[in-house]
Amino acid sequence: MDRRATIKDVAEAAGVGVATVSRVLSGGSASPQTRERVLAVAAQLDYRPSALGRNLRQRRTGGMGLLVPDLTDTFHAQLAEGVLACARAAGEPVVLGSTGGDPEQESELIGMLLEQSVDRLIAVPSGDEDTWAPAIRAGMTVVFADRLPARPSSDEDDDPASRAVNDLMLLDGVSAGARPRPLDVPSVVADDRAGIRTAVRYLRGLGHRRIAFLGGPGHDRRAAAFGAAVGAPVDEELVVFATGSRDSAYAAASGLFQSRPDLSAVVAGGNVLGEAAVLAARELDLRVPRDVSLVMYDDVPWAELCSPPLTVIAQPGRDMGYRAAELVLRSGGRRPRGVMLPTELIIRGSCGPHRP
Amino acid sequence: MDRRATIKDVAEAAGVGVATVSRVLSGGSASPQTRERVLAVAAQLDYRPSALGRNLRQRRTGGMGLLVPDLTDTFHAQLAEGVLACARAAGEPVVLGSTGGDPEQESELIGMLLEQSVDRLIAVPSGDEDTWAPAIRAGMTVVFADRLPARPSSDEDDDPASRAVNDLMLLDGVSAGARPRPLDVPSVVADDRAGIRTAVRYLRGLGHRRIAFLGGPGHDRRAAAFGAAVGAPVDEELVVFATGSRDSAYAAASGLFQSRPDLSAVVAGGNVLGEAAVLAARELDLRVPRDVSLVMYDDVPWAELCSPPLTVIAQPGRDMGYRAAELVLRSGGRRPRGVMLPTELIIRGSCGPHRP
DNA sequence: CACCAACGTGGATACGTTTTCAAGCATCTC
DNA sequence: GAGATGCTTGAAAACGTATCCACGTTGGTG
Repeated sequence: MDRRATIKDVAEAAGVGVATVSRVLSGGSASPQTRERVLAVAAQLDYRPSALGRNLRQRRTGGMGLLVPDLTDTFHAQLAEGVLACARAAGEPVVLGSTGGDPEQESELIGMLLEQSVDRLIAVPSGDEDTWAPAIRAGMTVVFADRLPARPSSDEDDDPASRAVNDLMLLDGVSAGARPRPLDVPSVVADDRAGIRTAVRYLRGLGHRRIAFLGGPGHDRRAAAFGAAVGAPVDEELVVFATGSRDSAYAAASGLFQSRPDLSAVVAGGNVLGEAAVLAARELDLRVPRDVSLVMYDDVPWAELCSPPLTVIAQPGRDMGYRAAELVLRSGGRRPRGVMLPTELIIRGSCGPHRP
Repeated sequence: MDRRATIKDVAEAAGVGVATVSRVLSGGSASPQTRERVLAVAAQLDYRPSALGRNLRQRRTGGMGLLVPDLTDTFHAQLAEGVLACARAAGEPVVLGSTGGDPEQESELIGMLLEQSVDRLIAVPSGDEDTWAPAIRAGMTVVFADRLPARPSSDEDDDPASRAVNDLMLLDGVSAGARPRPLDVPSVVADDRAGIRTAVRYLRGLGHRRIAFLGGPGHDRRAAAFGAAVGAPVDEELVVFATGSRDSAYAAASGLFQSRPDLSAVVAGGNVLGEAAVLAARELDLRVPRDVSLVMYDDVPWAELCSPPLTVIAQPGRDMGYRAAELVLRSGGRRPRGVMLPTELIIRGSCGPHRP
């Protein structure tokens, strides 16, 4: 097992300098005959440039980082597939981290990526802006996907409700009062406002009045959109949040059903929440859609397998990942402000008319 | 935005040589007071050693590669989460690639990892042994998870059936005749033989006689185990293979149901296949389990959401990933031959008694 | 007192690449 | 014909780290 050929070996074998070999392989200028000879020798030696040398020289690692809360969340898996597809097309590596929805782990993973000199990062953020400031300061090119980091928590507004208001203002492009947005990071997100609004209107049209929102970490925008869609007097009890885990999602769903037997419809902010809602409803002998209607964010393959098949707000997870990867790779020019992808309400069988 | 501090900066600020700093940070020997001062200065400068420099020097990238066919296959997502958890605990990066079940893409990704000098790799292989020989030859520490690569195709045996026989012999630890196994790679796999056998016996106990196996790429071992479990005269029509895509899985399932209306039970070799089987059965107005019983490999969260909830052969995906990562990291000593994890038949509602 | 072992330390080198710089050479222009 | 211009080329200098080696100091033993 002899070591791999280096650029030096190629240079010697071809009778040229290393600089010439580098130029030829990087697409620089060289005379046709030199180019041909170098190429031939390189192929014959099965030479592959070492990313290590190159990276050290240019003081940056190629490729990109990808930070996701949880891969077993099918939507995140779809998003990751999109990123991987784009990276594969570009021949670039992707270093992946799973944060478990925990800002602290997220922070550690950012540190790890910094150490690796990975300077391009796609993230479905879990922490708030304070978590992300270090990465930005370190000169990373960051693109957020699916969500934006929450505003940093401060004394006055640390409950989901007021965060939701903040996010809603953000949603409108309105500067959030005295605190201007410190992070200027492009993002690829779905049109949560339209998605939620369409779903709520659909449920309204079926006669539902008491509609609940079941959210997870990072669903503040959706919660805000929900509040806006149902109208001014939001029943705070009808907006509940779980933490990242499946257990927590189940507990939140079950708690919601039990504490508010009067609700007749639920909007789940993500597929893990939707899964929990189905499970909790079944456990409590609530029939879907007879007793409670359900619409779930994310169209995942198994939504169709449920019975009844789940009515969902579909967002293009794969595209989202692909676009984010494109954005982070072509960050040469000025970066676009952000991309918003459309959502689509796919009506299956989990919503029925309200029965008083 | 000034550049990050280097070891040189630390050395100067601490009034010592770079070698000393390196030693202190790598746990080498140094006098207590020197160590303390260096540590203090390093912390004060917020110094983080650059992985680039270290990697180049040691001619290898830390961390590990992970190659998986498809992340939207929930089982692979679970496995990936296991790998990531172990890597996170070790503070090592993971570079991920998704092969789409295509040996060619797999080969390209291996090349990419080689270029990155990633010398540790966990793979759910799609290609055969010929695909993997280059990686081994290049000195990579490879650990296969969930499956083993198929034998290289040759003139005599390129159909699934005879491959299955080969794999069965492998399963038994019997050398496959004249062709000894060329790859000596540790692996972490589930006890497919026991898992399948338990499932088949269970179905048999319910009265089923015509049982089909629906497999995907890489399920040769399971197909072989299935053949062994149902007994000598295997009805070849009852063992069908799909390629990696969901469409192909659906087509295979639908074709199976249509061509063999006499079958009364199906064993799906993976969760994507199981998903396809449920969909195809529904489309053909076959009721589960009344008309056809179904047991699916992989316990995934949504198996419980189906109606009826799916009876599954559970294999510990997360553990599998975690163990594989441990194996590939602690490859210092002699590597163990491989790990086999237990499976468990989880009986839910998708299997019923045979109705003639 | 002299010698040796052990230890802490810093200078120097190598890892494989890209990029700068200047030199060599041919062609073109006045 | 002399100077200017363009192109190709190779030597050399980084990039940030780990490690070899030699040097000095200390403590102990002969």
